Amino acid sequence: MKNYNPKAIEAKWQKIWQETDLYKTPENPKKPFYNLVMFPYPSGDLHIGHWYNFAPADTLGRFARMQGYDVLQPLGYDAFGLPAENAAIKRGLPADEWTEKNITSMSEQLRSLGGMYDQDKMINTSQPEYYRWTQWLFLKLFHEGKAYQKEGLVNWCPNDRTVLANEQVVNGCCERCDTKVERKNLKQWYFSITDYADRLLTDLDSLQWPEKIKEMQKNWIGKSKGALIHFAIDGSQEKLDVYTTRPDTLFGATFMIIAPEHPLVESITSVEQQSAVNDYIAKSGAKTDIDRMEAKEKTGVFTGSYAVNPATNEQIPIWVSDYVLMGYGTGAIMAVPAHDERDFAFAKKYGLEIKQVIEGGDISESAHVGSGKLINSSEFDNLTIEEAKTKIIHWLESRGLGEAKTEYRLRDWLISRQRYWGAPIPIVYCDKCGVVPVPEKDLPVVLPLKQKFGKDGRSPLVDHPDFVSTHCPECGGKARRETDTMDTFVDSSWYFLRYPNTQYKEGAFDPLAVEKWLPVNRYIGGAEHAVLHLLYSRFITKFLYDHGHISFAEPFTTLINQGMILGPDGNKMSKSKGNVIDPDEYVGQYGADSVRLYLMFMGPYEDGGPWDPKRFEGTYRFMNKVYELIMNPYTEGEIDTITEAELEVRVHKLTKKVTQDINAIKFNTAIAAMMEFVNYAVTIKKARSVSSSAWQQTMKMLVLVFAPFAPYVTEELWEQLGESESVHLQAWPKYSEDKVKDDVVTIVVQVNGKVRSEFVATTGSSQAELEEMARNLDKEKNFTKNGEIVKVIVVPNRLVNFVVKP
RNA sequence: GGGCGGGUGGUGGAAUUGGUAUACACGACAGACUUAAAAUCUGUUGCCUAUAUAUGGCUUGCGGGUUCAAGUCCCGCCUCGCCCACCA
Repeated sequence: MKNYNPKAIEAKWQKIWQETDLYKTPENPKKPFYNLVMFPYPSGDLHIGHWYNFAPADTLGRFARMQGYDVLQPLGYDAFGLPAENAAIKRGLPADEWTEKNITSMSEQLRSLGGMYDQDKMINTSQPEYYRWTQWLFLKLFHEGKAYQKEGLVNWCPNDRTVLANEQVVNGCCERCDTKVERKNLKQWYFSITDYADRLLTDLDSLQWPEKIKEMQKNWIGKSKGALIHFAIDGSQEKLDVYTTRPDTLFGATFMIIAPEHPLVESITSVEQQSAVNDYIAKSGAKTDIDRMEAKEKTGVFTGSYAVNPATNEQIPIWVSDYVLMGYGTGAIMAVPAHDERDFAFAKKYGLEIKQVIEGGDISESAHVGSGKLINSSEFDNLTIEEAKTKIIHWLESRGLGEAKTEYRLRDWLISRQRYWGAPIPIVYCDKCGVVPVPEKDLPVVLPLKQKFGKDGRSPLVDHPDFVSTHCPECGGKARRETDTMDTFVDSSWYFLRYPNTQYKEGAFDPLAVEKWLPVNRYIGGAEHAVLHLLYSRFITKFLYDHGHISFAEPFTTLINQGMILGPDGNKMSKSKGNVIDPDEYVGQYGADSVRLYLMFMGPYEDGGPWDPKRFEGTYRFMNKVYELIMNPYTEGEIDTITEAELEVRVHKLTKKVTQDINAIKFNTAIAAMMEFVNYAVTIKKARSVSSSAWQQTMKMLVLVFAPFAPYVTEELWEQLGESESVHLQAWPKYSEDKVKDDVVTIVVQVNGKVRSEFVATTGSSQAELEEMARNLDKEKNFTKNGEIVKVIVVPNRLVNFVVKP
């Protein structure tokens, strides 16, 4: 009697795998398959969430390999970044040491998972060999005019002491530390992602991504069609431009609102209103974005100036209010209180005119935002909203008063960070030559290591004279280095291009290897990157495509989002809640195979869910069952050919089911089918009713379909079945459709849709035959005694339904 | 406020896309083994009524509809989760 000892088995095979270099990526793939997981941030521990990402992904990779694909399945580290820097400050360690230490321990843990991740294909974004190419990417963007410096309002996190991209501000708070983000006027570096807005939107259609993620990207890009309208300002040469999606309501525009940060505020404010306006601007300037949003009532102040509505030629007052955002459109709006809820509330509060121009609703109560025909709009009366939009835009265009305009909510990507632990921006400032890019041949601009941090957390680069002072690459004179580093999302926006050849020295990526492997066939990771990493990577890929570096415009063909593993209490795991599951503990006691199996069995992969130690034991029990089924000898008794045939049919059905379910990313039902089969096999083994050779063949097939799920134990079982070559080098078993087909089917007999009985018939029996059989059964059992059969519905291979009327 | 998903036994979840609802697993109960417990094994397990394996009834959040037939389609409502949000 052999007992399952995962510890011994896993150690044994890990050693063999390493010695035989089992998971080396083929250099010249014939059928390439790039199976990628989002690389982790080296925070210190591989937690169960990482396992939920890497283990099922590995099952998919192994499955592809057994199906004859050459699989590229690498794993590296997104090593630069704010959390590492903060952790280093807290511990008084240099950030590089802290990061190195974490990578070492995480790589060690990763080995235990039993993944076929190729350890030679390592990426660490904080190494100069990597970030010199991140800097190269910056220069490419710079030279194409897609990386630029601009002064403007930015999000500033006072706790982390850095600016943040729009994508990194969540509900007005810093994504990392949850501090309320302030608005500051600063000069920063941007990437022109907005130039790609339209393509980022339309190309989504070609991707096999979860609809949810596509929808989130669509919303984030936020395309809207409308018009730019130029309003004259009474007594001024300046024009006030507004963007509106409702040009049809132009006749109802009874006042204007400009954002407090609008450049025209100063010049159009009248002398009498000067102090009120200044007060208002000072107050709203002190507010964070979240304060502004939380304000229940809209506030504002009159500038004392008037604009002219080009449709009515009426003078309409210009107000300042912070419900108009400088960051969208032109930072100014035409207010149509009759047909916009916000404008309506503002008009009511300040007693401004409300003029209805779309029929319907009751504008004494609330704004009418629904449909209707135009009224009070002179020649445009009686048009529908859609007709009026087109005609009014045309009318404006013909008079030079405005034009059709498409707006996007997407902003350019702010990439500079006032932090130390990142790739330095390769720029120097020269008094004579101005902003000068570092020449490519001088890359990398090396980040000095072993830095101690000051008390206030200020970037040590600023106070590092050897780093800051340099020579101008153009005139050779004294110059100063840029001390900001790049957002870590720049590092991760191209890493997938380097994996095919991580040793490549001539460029950021090996073009030949990239052509072989890319785009990524399947990308697996969490949904939290929907509008961050996934959007940035698409943008950078398009940029590189446009400039001839790569031949594809989308990096990830298929995307799979795994759900989130919660603590046993159903809450998000956190140290403070004490509900964190440590995979090492479970691996140590039950083995990696059981942990992998449980993660895939607990529910649909996209859903995640709470870790349940009890249920986990159930999958461990199953591991034991399989182990004993095969490791302990089978002795044949009296052979029953019908059972033998049945066993063969069952294992072919199992193969079909597992094949289909893996392809559909339904691990849980694939495992359930294996459990069902094993339960059945246990009874056969007890009955001893099949020949030893039939048993042996069946068990081999079982081990093969189980191999991608539990890589260690299946090696052991495969060996036991007399095989010497690794199970992971075997071809995926083929099932025969002939064998999967049933000879007989159970036909259900219904009366008025309710199940009354069932009988067995040959597969493919005709409707007439089935009806006949059902009628005979009815004669015997008399289901229809309470009425008259008015109709009989026969669904072949399924059911017979008697429609009976009393 | 807008968008996208969900709601099935005591629990996690199945259900070939309109055709036997509750697969598989957990838990619970009963039994075997044991001095005892754990582990293991066997059996029972949607709910209700009941003396019930044999044509009892009910059941997929609630209410209505379409259909021979609805967890699945349509209409209305309740509810939970996620994402976005003063975007003009």
